[in-house]
Amino acid sequence: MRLNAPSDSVMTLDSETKAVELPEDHADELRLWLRLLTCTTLIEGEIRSRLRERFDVTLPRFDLMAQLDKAPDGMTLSDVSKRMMVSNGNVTGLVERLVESGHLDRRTSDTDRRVQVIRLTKLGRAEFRKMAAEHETWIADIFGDLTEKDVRELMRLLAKTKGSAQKAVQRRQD
Amino acid sequence: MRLNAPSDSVMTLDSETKAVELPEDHADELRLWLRLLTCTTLIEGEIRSRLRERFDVTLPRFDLMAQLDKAPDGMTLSDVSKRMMVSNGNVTGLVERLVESGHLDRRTSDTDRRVQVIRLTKLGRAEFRKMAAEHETWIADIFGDLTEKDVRELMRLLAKTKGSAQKAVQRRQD
DNA sequence: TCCAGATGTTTTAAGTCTAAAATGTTTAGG
DNA sequence: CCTAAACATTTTAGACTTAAAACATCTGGA
Repeated sequence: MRLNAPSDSVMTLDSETKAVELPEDHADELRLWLRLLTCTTLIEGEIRSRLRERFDVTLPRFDLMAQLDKAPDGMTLSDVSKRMMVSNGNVTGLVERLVESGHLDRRTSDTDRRVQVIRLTKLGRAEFRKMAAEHETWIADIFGDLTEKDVRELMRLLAKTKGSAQKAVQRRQD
Repeated sequence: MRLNAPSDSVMTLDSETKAVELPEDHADELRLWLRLLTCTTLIEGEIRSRLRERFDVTLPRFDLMAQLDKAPDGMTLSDVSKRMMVSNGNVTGLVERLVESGHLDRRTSDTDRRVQVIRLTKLGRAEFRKMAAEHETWIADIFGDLTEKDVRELMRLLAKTKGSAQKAVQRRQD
């Protein structure tokens, strides 16, 4: 995809003298990326503020508990790390503090002694459910100006964006 | 906006007995938020990896230099903090390290001794320009599957999202 | 002039995060 | 059975991040 493509005459002139390495214009994609980043940063900050104000909890802790709430049988640290897209060492520390505060239960797998399985304690689940209910209303508030159609369209375009980005990651890793 | 609105009969029944506090369903907005977050995290991680591999620089440093590149006359720390949407203390530390490495110049304002004005040094600008050129091609690669129309549409919807979120922030702060 | 509030920055304490090295465990091939 | 490679987790060192308190300076009235 190319916006603001150079005119044909310029193309031709250039092609005659050197390998085709024109500095293409990707300003629109760059602006899109900055806007995406701005939106996420803005919303993330707002959620962070409200979680702190209302429940005195950090966003990473909330996110980790959200993952575990969806997995009644628990998850391994690796699973959590992949799902949250953060490093392994990061998860170790987060879990440590949440076990300490009584929100998480951690045990070594019966079948593989390398593996740590973590799950929400009764306290952890109860507290998370309370937070999650309110969290959902915050999200509705934050996205309140979007119509149903906007939401559908954004979902579709972000799915496409995610796929595109994943392919780029894959290409680099080859 | 409301998806899966409760039926009128339920509404009526409930309204008779207590204040209208039905647990509305905002699952779609929640999914949208998670997808937005996933996209940003994925792309941010990819950019971070490439910056480290290729230039041995961190993303926050790159971002700070990007702000300064657009301001030849320099910026105050407060300006930077607002633009980057990070805390003041954060900027102090970042700037410290970039001054140390010779990429930034920092001086107290002539007219207001509270204010620190920072700008890119010659070295800083040269290095940033090199990184920025490559960075732009990475972004083009990452968003490569999107058509021109997709980009336009995403820009529009994210602008609307940003506006909506800003209003929510405003409401909370009142 | 004086000074109370506003503004700009730094400091502090604690938490989050990463990449890379180290540790412990399992698995597969010979 | 042995062992090299793969895998899961933790540790390490350093950077980034925040909120809140502390500090410095400026500004606009009384």
